[in-house]
Amino acid sequence: MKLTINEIAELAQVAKSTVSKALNGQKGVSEGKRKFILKLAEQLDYHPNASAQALASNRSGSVGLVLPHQAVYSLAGAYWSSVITAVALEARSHNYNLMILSPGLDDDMAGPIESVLKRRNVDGLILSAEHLDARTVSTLILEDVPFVFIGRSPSVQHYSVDVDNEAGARCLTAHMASKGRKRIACLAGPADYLYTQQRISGYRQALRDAGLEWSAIEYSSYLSEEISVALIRLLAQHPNIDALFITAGGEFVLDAIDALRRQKSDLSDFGISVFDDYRFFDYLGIPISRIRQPLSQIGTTAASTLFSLIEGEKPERLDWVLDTEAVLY
Amino acid sequence: MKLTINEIAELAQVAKSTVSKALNGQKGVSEGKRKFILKLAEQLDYHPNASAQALASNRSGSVGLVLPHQAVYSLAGAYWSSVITAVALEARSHNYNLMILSPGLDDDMAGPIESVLKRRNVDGLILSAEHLDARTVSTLILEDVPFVFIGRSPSVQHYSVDVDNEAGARCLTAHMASKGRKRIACLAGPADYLYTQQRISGYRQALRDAGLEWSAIEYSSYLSEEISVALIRLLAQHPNIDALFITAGGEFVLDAIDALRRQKSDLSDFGISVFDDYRFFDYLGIPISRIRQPLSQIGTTAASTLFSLIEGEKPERLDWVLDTEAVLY
DNA sequence: CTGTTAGCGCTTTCAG
DNA sequence: CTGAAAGCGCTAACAG
Repeated sequence: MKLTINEIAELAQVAKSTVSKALNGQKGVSEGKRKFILKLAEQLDYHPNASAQALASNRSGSVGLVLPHQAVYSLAGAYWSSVITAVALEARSHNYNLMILSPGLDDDMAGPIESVLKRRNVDGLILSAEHLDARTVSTLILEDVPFVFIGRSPSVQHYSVDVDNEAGARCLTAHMASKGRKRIACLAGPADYLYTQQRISGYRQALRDAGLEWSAIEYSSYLSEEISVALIRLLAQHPNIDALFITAGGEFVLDAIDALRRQKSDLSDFGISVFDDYRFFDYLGIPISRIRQPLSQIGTTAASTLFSLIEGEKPERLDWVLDTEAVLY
Repeated sequence: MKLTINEIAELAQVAKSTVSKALNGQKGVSEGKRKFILKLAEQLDYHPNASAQALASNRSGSVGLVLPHQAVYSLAGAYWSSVITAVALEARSHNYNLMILSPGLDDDMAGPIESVLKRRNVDGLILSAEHLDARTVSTLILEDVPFVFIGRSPSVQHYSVDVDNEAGARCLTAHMASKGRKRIACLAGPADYLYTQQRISGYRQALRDAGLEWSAIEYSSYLSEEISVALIRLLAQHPNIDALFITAGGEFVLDAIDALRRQKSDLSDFGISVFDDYRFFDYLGIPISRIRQPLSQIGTTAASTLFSLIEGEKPERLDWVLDTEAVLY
């Protein structure tokens, strides 16, 4: 019932190796035969068996995208589904499939990644730089697995796609300063994430550029309660803050806004800016300036870098730093 | 460098067929040998080559999840990333991998699906019932491909996982009625989607049960402009509406809220309920009753039904109708 | 340019 | 219970 390369070869009256070459666009086939074979395959709707191809050529034909545990949260989910879609699209245009690797309840990806690699299920990986332990990364590098980071790893120099965190933060902060805000505080995510540091750096730069000396930074994990506590502390220590820059997106910003509203009854003359963009910001009744990340572009770029790596070409760049878009109020 | 079953067999001093049996838990191996082989494989960190297994056994070891084009939108993305995560988790617990099939810019999935099937890249599919053309579905059925719908197809009777649309809509509407609302209108999504019909049916039932005769339904596609127009029309024709039930989630609800706010300056005494739940609803300053869908459960159930199908067992149920959770104000 | 010949690593009869 | 042998469908030398 299922068509194999043998049937095609027989019908075309050639050897199957010829069919293989014709189909794979390799040289060593006369133009006439190639066209004939291609047409025949098309007519018969022949698609080579992926497993057989994979086994014989030692390439699986698919790439893996490693999701962070976070992706279950709706806001983070919005981020990742955009990336997934973009990667899938790019993958298909390279004739690859996309495999999703998602951490289990234990949040440990090392096992699944190793397994999928050892079993030769994927030819390469895209993974988020923050959510990975160093040991796994060094294994990947040692074993010479093609992979690309989304975000940058603080410890490892490797192919990566990131947004310009510093510039974005600088832009938001500068904007608040230009609006006459004098006491612009910063609510920051975990201090050990590189992007947190970069965004804080941008914040500081902008303050300096604006000639503002005052600054205040409060760090918090991504746990709701801690965010609340951090903000309360910030406002208690500095009651006369007139603007706030929130470094992180996702659910973090909801918790922050939540706490902010509880602490300050009147936000009408208070500047808020966030390093992330969601449409519902427009519905909150308070102006929120924000940075929008080019999600699809992140996925596309990461994928195409990965395919360069897989196909043995030298990727265009090592570290992509994509521009963000500011929406200012 | 790479370990194969031959090495294991050699080291264990048995035939590779014995190793295969031991590893796959098949009978025909003495307990002693099995344990020994298992231990050896474990120690050597041997993982069978997936492609070889797939080729020999004619099972790819992965399943496909077909995303709708919608998934790029952030709110829909939130939905799908939860489902993806759940499916991936369930898949891994069955030793399957998850492949993502996402439509290209042309929004046509027929080609990719057919290709992945013909190439034997996947052993089964999960797909959303609404976003698929009838021809593709009938092909799947004819070719006897194991697949499960998320949502229900109006035309095809097949394995599916859905939420109880009618009950959810009924619950929301009844709640508004119980709050003394007398003129509860309904803003509905596309009329040809089954879930739209079911939710409207629930809406009508609740009105009837509450002894309310008045009703008004306005349909709209998911295009921003149309939603706005539909709502304007609704309010123009029925200025004294005192509550609104919105049948659809995703970006639809944002557009609807948007238009609603523009049309009605005072929403303080206006009931709103939505068949979908997002945390930011809490931040809008207006109470919104809503139905929360069990996203993870949808994914898990769809996946486990699919695995029953693939593994030749009879799935527990044909149509799963999962309960939703109401959040009422 | 074309066809023949070996495998890729695993599963699966089928004898022993 | 065990092992030898025959493929699964394709790619990749290597002759011709």
